[in-house]
Amino acid sequence: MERYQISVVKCEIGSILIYTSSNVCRKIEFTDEFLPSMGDNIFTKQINEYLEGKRKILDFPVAYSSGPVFTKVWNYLRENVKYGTIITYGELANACGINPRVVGYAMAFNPLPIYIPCHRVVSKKGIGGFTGSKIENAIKWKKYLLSLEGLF
DNA sequence: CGCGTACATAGCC
DNA sequence: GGCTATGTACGCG
Repeated sequence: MERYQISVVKCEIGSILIYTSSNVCRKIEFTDEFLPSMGDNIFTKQINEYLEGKRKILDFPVAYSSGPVFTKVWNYLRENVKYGTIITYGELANACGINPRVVGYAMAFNPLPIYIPCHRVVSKKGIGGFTGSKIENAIKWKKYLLSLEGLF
Protein backbone atom coordinates (compact mmCIF):
# COMPACT_ATOMS: atom_id res chain seq x y z
CA MET A 1 0.00 0.00 0.00
CA GLU A 2 1.24 3.34 -0.89
CA ARG A 3 0.12 6.41 0.88
CA TYR A 4 1.42 9.90 0.50
CA GLN A 5 2.16 12.01 3.45
CA ILE A 6 1.27 15.61 2.72
CA SER A 7 3.03 18.66 4.05
CA VAL A 8 1.90 22.21 3.45
CA VAL A 9 3.93 25.37 3.25
CA LYS A 10 2.14 28.67 3.13
CA CYS A 11 3.44 31.58 1.13
CA GLU A 12 2.27 34.94 -0.09
CA ILE A 13 0.05 33.81 -2.91
CA GLY A 14 -1.18 30.43 -1.76
CA SER A 15 0.14 27.16 -0.48
CA ILE A 16 2.66 24.61 -1.61
CA LEU A 17 1.78 20.98 -1.19
CA ILE A 18 4.57 18.49 -0.71
CA TYR A 19 3.80 14.85 -1.25
CA THR A 20 6.21 12.53 0.44
CA SER A 21 6.43 8.85 1.11
CA SER A 22 9.13 6.86 2.81
CA ASN A 23 10.76 10.15 3.67
CA VAL A 24 11.47 11.20 0.11
CA CYS A 25 9.71 13.83 -1.87
CA ARG A 26 7.61 12.48 -4.71
CA LYS A 27 5.66 15.45 -5.93
CA ILE A 28 5.23 19.16 -5.40
CA GLU A 29 2.09 21.04 -6.25
CA PHE A 30 0.78 24.58 -5.99
CA THR A 31 -2.62 25.69 -4.89
CA ASP A 32 -4.20 29.08 -4.62
CA GLU A 33 -5.89 28.24 -1.37
CA PHE A 34 -4.36 29.33 1.87
CA LEU A 35 -4.19 26.08 3.73
CA PRO A 36 -2.82 25.90 7.23
CA SER A 37 0.82 24.96 7.43
CA MET A 38 1.38 21.33 8.09
CA GLY A 39 4.38 19.22 8.86
CA ASP A 40 7.69 20.17 10.35
CA ASN A 41 10.37 18.32 8.48
CA ILE A 42 13.32 18.78 6.19
CA PHE A 43 11.04 19.49 3.24
CA THR A 44 9.00 22.27 4.79
CA LYS A 45 12.10 23.63 6.45
CA GLN A 46 14.09 23.96 3.26
CA ILE A 47 11.24 25.41 1.28
CA ASN A 48 10.49 27.93 3.98
CA GLU A 49 14.12 28.97 4.00
CA TYR A 50 14.06 29.21 0.26
CA LEU A 51 10.99 31.43 0.33
CA GLU A 52 12.69 33.66 2.84
CA GLY A 53 15.72 33.92 0.63
CA LYS A 54 18.01 32.20 3.07
CA ARG A 55 18.48 29.08 1.03
CA LYS A 56 19.45 28.87 -2.59
CA ILE A 57 19.71 25.19 -3.17
CA LEU A 58 17.19 22.57 -2.26
CA ASP A 59 18.78 19.25 -1.54
CA PHE A 60 16.27 17.16 0.27
CA PRO A 61 15.84 13.58 -0.91
CA VAL A 62 13.56 13.15 -3.87
CA ALA A 63 12.45 10.34 -6.10
CA TYR A 64 11.20 10.81 -9.60
CA SER A 65 11.36 8.83 -12.74
CA SER A 66 10.51 9.26 -16.34
CA GLY A 67 12.19 8.78 -19.66
CA PRO A 68 15.94 9.34 -19.99
CA VAL A 69 15.62 12.63 -21.81
CA PHE A 70 13.27 14.26 -19.37
CA THR A 71 15.57 13.21 -16.60
CA LYS A 72 18.47 14.67 -18.49
CA VAL A 73 16.72 17.99 -18.88
CA TRP A 74 15.82 18.09 -15.20
CA ASN A 75 19.30 17.20 -14.12
CA TYR A 76 20.77 19.83 -16.38
CA LEU A 77 18.53 22.42 -14.83
CA ARG A 78 19.46 21.47 -11.30
CA GLU A 79 23.14 21.44 -12.04
CA ASN A 80 23.55 24.38 -14.36
CA VAL A 81 20.77 26.83 -13.74
CA LYS A 82 21.53 28.16 -10.32
CA TYR A 83 19.67 30.53 -8.11
CA GLY A 84 19.23 33.92 -9.72
CA THR A 85 20.00 32.80 -13.25
CA ILE A 86 17.72 32.01 -16.11
CA ILE A 87 17.93 30.14 -19.38
CA THR A 88 15.75 30.14 -22.45
CA TYR A 89 13.98 27.11 -23.84
CA GLY A 90 16.15 27.32 -26.90
CA GLU A 91 19.41 27.33 -25.00
CA LEU A 92 18.35 24.54 -22.73
CA ALA A 93 17.23 22.50 -25.71
CA ASN A 94 20.51 23.13 -27.42
CA ALA A 95 22.46 22.08 -24.34
CA CYS A 96 20.57 18.83 -24.20
CA GLY A 97 20.64 18.30 -27.93
CA ILE A 98 16.92 18.34 -28.39
CA ASN A 99 14.17 20.51 -29.82
CA PRO A 100 12.84 23.45 -27.77
CA ARG A 101 9.36 22.01 -27.88
CA VAL A 102 10.58 18.97 -26.05
CA VAL A 103 11.85 21.17 -23.26
CA GLY A 104 8.36 22.49 -22.78
CA TYR A 105 7.16 18.94 -22.81
CA ALA A 106 9.61 17.98 -20.14
CA MET A 107 8.63 20.95 -18.02
CA ALA A 108 4.96 20.11 -18.26
CA PHE A 109 5.77 16.68 -16.85
CA ASN A 110 8.00 18.04 -14.17
CA PRO A 111 6.81 16.47 -10.93
CA LEU A 112 8.93 18.66 -8.71
CA PRO A 113 8.66 22.36 -9.49
CA ILE A 114 10.93 24.51 -7.31
CA TYR A 115 13.24 21.60 -6.63
CA ILE A 116 13.74 21.37 -10.34
CA PRO A 117 13.91 25.07 -11.18
CA CYS A 118 11.59 24.99 -14.13
CA HIS A 119 10.52 28.53 -13.33
CA ARG A 120 13.95 29.74 -14.41
CA VAL A 121 13.32 28.56 -17.93
CA VAL A 122 11.86 31.39 -19.92
CA SER A 123 10.76 31.99 -23.45
CA LYS A 124 12.84 34.16 -25.68
CA LYS A 125 9.97 36.57 -26.06
CA GLY A 126 9.14 36.96 -22.44
CA ILE A 127 8.43 34.98 -19.37
CA GLY A 128 7.00 32.01 -21.18
CA GLY A 129 4.37 29.74 -19.79
CA PHE A 130 3.86 27.61 -16.77
CA THR A 131 1.70 24.71 -15.72
CA GLY A 132 2.26 24.08 -12.05
CA SER A 133 -1.00 22.25 -11.90
CA LYS A 134 -4.56 22.68 -12.96
CA ILE A 135 -4.87 26.09 -11.41
CA GLU A 136 -5.47 28.75 -13.95
CA ASN A 137 -3.13 31.36 -12.56
CA ALA A 138 -0.15 29.06 -12.62
CA ILE A 139 1.80 31.78 -14.37
CA LYS A 140 1.62 33.95 -11.31
CA TRP A 141 3.53 31.30 -9.41
CA LYS A 142 6.28 31.51 -11.95
CA LYS A 143 6.40 35.26 -11.57
CA TYR A 144 6.35 34.94 -7.84
CA LEU A 145 9.21 32.47 -7.81
CA LEU A 146 11.23 34.59 -10.20
CA SER A 147 10.68 37.71 -8.16
CA LEU A 148 11.91 35.83 -5.12
CA GLU A 149 15.23 35.52 -6.86
CA GLY A 150 15.24 39.10 -7.98
CA LEU A 151 14.42 38.38 -11.59
CA PHE A 152 11.90 40.03 -13.84
C1' DC B 1 8.08 -2.08 -33.39
C1' DG B 2 5.01 1.43 -35.32
C1' DC B 3 1.60 4.98 -34.75
C1' DG B 4 -0.89 8.67 -32.52
C1' DT B 5 -0.79 12.45 -29.29
C1' DA B 6 0.96 16.28 -26.88
C1' DC B 7 4.15 20.38 -25.90
C1' DA B 8 5.47 26.05 -20.92
C1' DT B 9 8.67 27.51 -28.69
C1' DA B 10 10.82 30.25 -32.39
C1' DG B 11 10.48 32.89 -36.14
C1' DC B 12 8.46 35.50 -39.70
C1' DC B 13 4.96 38.80 -41.43
C1' DG C 1 0.30 40.92 -32.02
C1' DG C 2 -0.97 36.72 -34.44
C1' DC C 3 -0.26 32.78 -37.29
C1' DT C 4 2.44 28.69 -38.89
C1' DA C 5 5.87 25.14 -39.03
C1' DT C 6 8.25 21.89 -36.37
C1' DG C 7 10.97 17.81 -33.67
C1' DT C 8 10.89 14.70 -30.20
C1' DA C 9 9.33 11.79 -26.22
C1' DC C 10 6.04 8.94 -24.32
C1' DG C 11 2.48 5.36 -24.02
C1' DC C 12 -0.09 1.92 -25.89
C1' DG C 13 -1.44 -2.11 -28.73
